[in-house]
Amino acid sequence: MSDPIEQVRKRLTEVGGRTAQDLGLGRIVGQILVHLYLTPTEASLEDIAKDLGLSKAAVSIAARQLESLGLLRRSWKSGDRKTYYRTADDIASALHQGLLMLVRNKMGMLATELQQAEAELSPKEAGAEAAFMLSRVKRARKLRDTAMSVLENPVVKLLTRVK
Amino acid sequence: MSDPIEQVRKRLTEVGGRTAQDLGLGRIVGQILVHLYLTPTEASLEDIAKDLGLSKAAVSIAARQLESLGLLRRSWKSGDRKTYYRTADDIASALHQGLLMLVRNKMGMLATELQQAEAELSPKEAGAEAAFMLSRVKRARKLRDTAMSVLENPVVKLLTRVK
DNA sequence: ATAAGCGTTTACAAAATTATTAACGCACAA
DNA sequence: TTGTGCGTTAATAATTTTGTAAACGCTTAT
Repeated sequence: MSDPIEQVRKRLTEVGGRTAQDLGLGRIVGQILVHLYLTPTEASLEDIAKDLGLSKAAVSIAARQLESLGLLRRSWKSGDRKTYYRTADDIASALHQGLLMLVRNKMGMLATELQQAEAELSPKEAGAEAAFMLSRVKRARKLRDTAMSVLENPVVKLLTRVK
Repeated sequence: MSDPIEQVRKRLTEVGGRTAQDLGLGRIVGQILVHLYLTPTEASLEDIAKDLGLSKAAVSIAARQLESLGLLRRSWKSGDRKTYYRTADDIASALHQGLLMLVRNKMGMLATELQQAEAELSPKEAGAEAAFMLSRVKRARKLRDTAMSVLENPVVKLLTRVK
């Protein structure tokens, strides 16, 4: 297995692991996705576990995550009890959608917190301290709104289409 | 200190901590930044540590990170040996630049890996396996290039300016 | 010169995350 | 039924990450 092809696959698989970890998705998720992306045939849970040197359990959990993100497809073969996995066909858009959703969620949380803070400061407190905090919160909200509007901007959405 | 103002500050500080952690910057970094952002006066290392219930050491390290990101400013008062901190004036653009830089770095790494893989597969290996991998790598590279071009697009840059 | 205060570093401890092993449950086959 | 193979789950082990306490070195004041 010191095949040059295997070497490339292994290296890219590691890259996938690191990348996924950066996104808070767990290293294994990325490893599996890249491994399957670079594999022409479908692979069973055990295949994947063996290829990546991981336990079936870990692969099972990660594969589930990947499927829920729309990045993996399960399939079955008649007369074979195993589940087989392959990457989704529209993997690019799934990736795009997934990341967008992730950011949107975070941004939503942020908006909620900032609005609540603003509401609690606005009417009641009148001291200089409160006035200062209110101005800061308002500025933060404007910043967030701008960032969000960029993501949702039709021009940007157009640009993100892969030809 | 069950002051409603303090409550708001504390809650937003926690939000900052979580957000920073999501970005892989460490919780404390976010806590400090928000805490100072919501504070009109400058604060010393010890002030910050006490307010947030952290050790001076932890604050020292995080503050350094924040300064290197251009998000914090140090200052000194004559006849006082302490270092004082306040958020940078252009905090919005610093944040923007910093995040952009982070993404750019990741994207750069990715590009390097993909190009290298492509080079190693292109000329030599001729099997069906290699051909498949090559096509996948090329597609991945195209995806990356598109994502990157969006970030660097002049229209997008314009949109991200906070009024 | 000596002492005292401050920020930083380092070595350690605590806590959270991650992955594994082993047990379980379910489906199909004999 | 009973046995076999598969995927999942739950408990444990290992690793990594995170934060602290204590020691250090530098600077300034006495």
